[in-house]
Amino acid sequence: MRNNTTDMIQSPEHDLVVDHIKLVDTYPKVPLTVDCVLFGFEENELKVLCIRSDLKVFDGLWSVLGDNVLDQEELDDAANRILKQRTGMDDVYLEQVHSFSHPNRHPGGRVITVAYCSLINIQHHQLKILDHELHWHNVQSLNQMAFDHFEILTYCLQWLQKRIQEHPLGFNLLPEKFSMRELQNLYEAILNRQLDRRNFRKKFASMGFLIDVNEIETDVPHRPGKLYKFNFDKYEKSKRNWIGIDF
Amino acid sequence: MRNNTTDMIQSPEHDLVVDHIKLVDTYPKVPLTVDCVLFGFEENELKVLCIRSDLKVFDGLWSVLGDNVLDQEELDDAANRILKQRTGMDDVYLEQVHSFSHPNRHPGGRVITVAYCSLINIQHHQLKILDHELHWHNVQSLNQMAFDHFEILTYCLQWLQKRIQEHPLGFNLLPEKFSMRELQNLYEAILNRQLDRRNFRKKFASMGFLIDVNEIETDVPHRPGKLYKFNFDKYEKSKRNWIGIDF
DNA sequence: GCTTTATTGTGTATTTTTTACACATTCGAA
DNA sequence: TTCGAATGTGTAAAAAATACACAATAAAGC
Repeated sequence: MRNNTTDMIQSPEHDLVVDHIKLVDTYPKVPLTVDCVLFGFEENELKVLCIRSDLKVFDGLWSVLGDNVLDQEELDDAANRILKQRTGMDDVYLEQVHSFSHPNRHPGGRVITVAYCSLINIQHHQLKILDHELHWHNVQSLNQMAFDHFEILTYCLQWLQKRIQEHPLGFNLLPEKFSMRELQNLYEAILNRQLDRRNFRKKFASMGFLIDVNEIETDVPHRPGKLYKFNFDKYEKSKRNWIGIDF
Repeated sequence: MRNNTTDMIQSPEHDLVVDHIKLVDTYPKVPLTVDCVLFGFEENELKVLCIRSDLKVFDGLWSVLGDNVLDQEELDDAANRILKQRTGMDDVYLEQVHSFSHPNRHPGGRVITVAYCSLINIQHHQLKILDHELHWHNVQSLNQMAFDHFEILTYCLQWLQKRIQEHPLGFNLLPEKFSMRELQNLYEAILNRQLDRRNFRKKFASMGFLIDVNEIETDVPHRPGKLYKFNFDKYEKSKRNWIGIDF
């Protein structure tokens, strides 16, 4: 980042840049977007919110929700803006995952994108999806998407699989009150494997982050299960300190 | 990302964009840089490669190694280029960590940066650091840096602490042959805590990824320890499958 | 070469965690 | 009332993590 414009002064050891703005003006610029992989959970399936691509070359393909990063806008803010526009939701779990920069990832030329993951309770906002172009798509059944969005989705799914084992993200996908079966179905959907019911329940019971709300499921065609809430406060106060070398 | 230029045609349900290049031309552009947090290990301390800031406002402060992302250049390639320029090394462990976008993170105006982490065996390349501006700085003793680089360093250090417990990254920081004590010193330096020597050795012994090379340390003022190599091949073939809900 | 000093190398008992596995109970539906 | 389907629960075995102490070795100094 050193250069030799006339705006530099001599200091004992270095030529220091004084006109920072002029310096930044010399930097190459690239179009930057944010793509949000919005995960939801419905009918015991992990879903991702997709929108039909509006590019002719991708006719018929789905993409995740994206937009340009605006002038002076933080990446997190851009991601939240997209989320708000599409779902009407604020205060949603959202995290930056990875940036993708292949020169040909966009048919219109160089566009770099920063991928975000968000976890959404579909029930809470489904009324907002009035736009016909939007669709909650089963994650497992997707195999082709516009741009490099399938690659992005795959990356985000792996990220989610790992993350959900270390942090209680999953609760963002569930209603406030949920049964153990729903919780386990969620984990099985995300991890894409069966888990032992007794051990699963024992694990969560021993963590002590579930609050029994003394209610039971309704409208199930069998014996209803008890409902729980997640104790976010207690979790926040007791975040674990990682030590467990293991590879 | 939908718009209404004259280049759109009518399709049964959507207006599809045909001229992608024109579309991308309308995207706002931002200066984008890559910053590389290069970690090294020397004298039982975790080090980070720093360079004196060449900005007057940051006179006397250190920054990590960064540069602009070039036209059509992938982010990974930019990071590797920086690494190569500064250390002369190819084929170094390098991974994208996070993007930082605060509007005022650069005094010259909006610059977004993508942070990378790299792990380097200092011994292998120390001769290349002829530039007086470069310095391997003890990570623990840094507390102020140019730009938001202290924040970036902190983020990368936490990333490394977690990552090194799940993947054998640490071996990139050590010579090809190392003693158990060196390995443990490395982990203690990165995790910034003491580990039990017997349990540490037992742990690594039971993983079966260490090859006894039948040599011992030289030039130590006490009983020399046995030397080992890391069995990267065996590790690659047996990467573990994560399941361990735990938070 | 003998002693001192510092570090290596090793094992076991205890606790905790993980895993595998089966049956009685409850509610809704017919 | 019966049937079907899912809930709720416990224990034994295996594996992993933890705490902890002492003899062996090589270098350095005398």
